[in-house]
Amino acid sequence: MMVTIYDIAKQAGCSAMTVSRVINNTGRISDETRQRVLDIMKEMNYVPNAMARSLVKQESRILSLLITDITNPFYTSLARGAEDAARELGYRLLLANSDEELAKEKEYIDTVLSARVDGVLFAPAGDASLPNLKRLRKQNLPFVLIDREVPGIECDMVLGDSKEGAKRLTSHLIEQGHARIALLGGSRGVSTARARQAGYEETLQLSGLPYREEYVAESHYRAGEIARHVKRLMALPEPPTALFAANNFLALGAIRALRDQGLRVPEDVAVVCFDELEAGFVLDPFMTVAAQPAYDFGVLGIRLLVDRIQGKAAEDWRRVVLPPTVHLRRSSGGT
Amino acid sequence: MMVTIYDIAKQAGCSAMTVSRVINNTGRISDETRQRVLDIMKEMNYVPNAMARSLVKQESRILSLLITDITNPFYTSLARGAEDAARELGYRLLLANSDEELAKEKEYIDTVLSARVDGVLFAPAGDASLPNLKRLRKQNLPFVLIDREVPGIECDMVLGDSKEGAKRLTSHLIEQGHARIALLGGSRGVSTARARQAGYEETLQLSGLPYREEYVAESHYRAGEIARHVKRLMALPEPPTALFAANNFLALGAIRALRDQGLRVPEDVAVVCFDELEAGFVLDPFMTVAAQPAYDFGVLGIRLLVDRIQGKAAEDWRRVVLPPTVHLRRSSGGT
DNA sequence: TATTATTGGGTTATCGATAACTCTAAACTA
DNA sequence: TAGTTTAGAGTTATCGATAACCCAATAATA
Repeated sequence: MMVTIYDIAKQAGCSAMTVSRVINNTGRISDETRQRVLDIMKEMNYVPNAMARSLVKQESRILSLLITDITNPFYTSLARGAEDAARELGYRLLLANSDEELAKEKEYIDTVLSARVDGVLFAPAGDASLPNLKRLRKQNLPFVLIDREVPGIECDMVLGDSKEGAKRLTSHLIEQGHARIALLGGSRGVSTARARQAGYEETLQLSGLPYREEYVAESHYRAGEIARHVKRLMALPEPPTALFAANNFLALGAIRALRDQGLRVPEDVAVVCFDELEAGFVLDPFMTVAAQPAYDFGVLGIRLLVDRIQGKAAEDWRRVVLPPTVHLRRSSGGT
Repeated sequence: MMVTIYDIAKQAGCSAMTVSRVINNTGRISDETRQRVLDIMKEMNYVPNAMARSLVKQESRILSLLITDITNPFYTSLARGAEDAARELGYRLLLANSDEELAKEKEYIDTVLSARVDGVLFAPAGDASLPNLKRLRKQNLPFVLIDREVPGIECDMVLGDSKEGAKRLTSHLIEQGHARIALLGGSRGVSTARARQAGYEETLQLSGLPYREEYVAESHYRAGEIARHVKRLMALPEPPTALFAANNFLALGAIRALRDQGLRVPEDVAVVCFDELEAGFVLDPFMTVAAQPAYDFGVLGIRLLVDRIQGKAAEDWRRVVLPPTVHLRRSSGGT
């Protein structure tokens, strides 16, 4: 249907190979022939067929970005960074959302393998993503993990310093005078959730505060579940006066649940969390957060990936850790 | 490098064509042969090469989503809808941000033509995108416009009812007692900006309010420019008491500028705008907006596109118009 | 002048799949 | 029993490009 190099060649009175050479600027071509071919290409609106080229070159110049949900502001910014970096490096970007479902993740792994993308920037659902990663590894497809690491697989990664961020948030609450601090944690099957919990525990200990089992909840992301956990926490004989939510979604759910119970934030309960609640500029951010440089996660992730693809990376796996920035705001009485 | 049907064929002692038939469930294959081939495919971790298939089938099963900026909450949700719909229909999605720059848009058009995507879901920068659209049309590549239409091109589109939304927002301000309402409009080279201005003007007229030239500003998205416009408006002998911003970004910039001048919203100036300021759930939305069903924009856009690609669409161009929902909130004293 | 390089290409095979056609043996039919 | 179907494959060409090798004419060199 579309114009091919053979059509161009016929018009120009040369071989397809000559056209290919003009396109790629390889081999020896006389200026005269080159110009003739270029003119005809323009005239006929020739557009090279990247798939045909990919087939013989064994590279597609397509990368895949597999995240859990583009509407999570962290991933929104990350995706933007990834796209910008990919474009700059001459790659296109295939987007997919896994919703933290392993089945979707697996399905998508099949898709990218089939599409012969050159690499995958991958935010895994959690430790259970291991088989999916092994699948990529077995097929020799380069990938870079972002945000979460997965025990059992060695690879390049771009992570945040979850433990450090958790320490700072917890310290902040303690400095605000809180002694009864609850943790609304994410699934223990996710590396960041574990690190955040570790930071929380360690900070309590260093501050001489008791670690209380009953102050720790492990919640999935369903709103109902969050509300149940919050309810239980606030019904304790000594209810917490502050809540550390392990991520933005949990924090939103928690504040909703608190309000539903007639509790005010921060007057009755202070709340802090990981990750911003919004992607772009926002008017009056309410939540005290440990914000991560999401855009940079995307940019660096793509760069690591492309380095690896192009064989420019050192043999050893690289592990980039980006520090979070704590923003003190109203939700913790921080301002 | 990766396993091909020829490798499978050799192992199974049959021809490549037989393997292809098993994969596609076409032709006649004995159960015995089929099972043998399937077993070997699994054993050897065979993954079909979608590019090779695309080359001969003349379809890639890839769609392209070209938006202005994924971090704009409207496009964040739209992208999610598009991806969900694409997946459901068996397509992959290539993502790109144009930043409303025609050059980036053009560059990306070249990319998708070269990638031989099956279609493009396209949020154009504005009327000036016409040549880019004509390029797609000339190459016979199906596309669907989203959010904005472009005079001079006929095609499928999914639009919001900008005029109606503008009317409702303006009416709301009038009902709140405002008589001096300014419009901070977008570029007149964008269809939605024109429609919103039309709705604004019409509503003023119907309400017997004068249309004042000096109350209308046309601003691009640079923060400095927004601030300058706001400054001018508020320095008028009779400054406006309410401001209708044509989109979320303008509204943000306007509120910033107002605050920098020591003006409070909504006490000194009420502000309303088109589109939500955030993509997902948010705690206490402040802005009175005409919200558009962004997710549905994406889903419907992809469906129109795929219908068109698969020849299931009626010959006539379809134009889907989705109504906005007005949310009355604090920024206009609406609640 | 004879020989070697270089220029400016062309030819053929290949990437990994599918379309379209062919072919053979067994089954079925008249 | 001879002819016709049909099941179950195989063969070859093709999609649109590039890699690798080849080749004639001209230019440079001994």
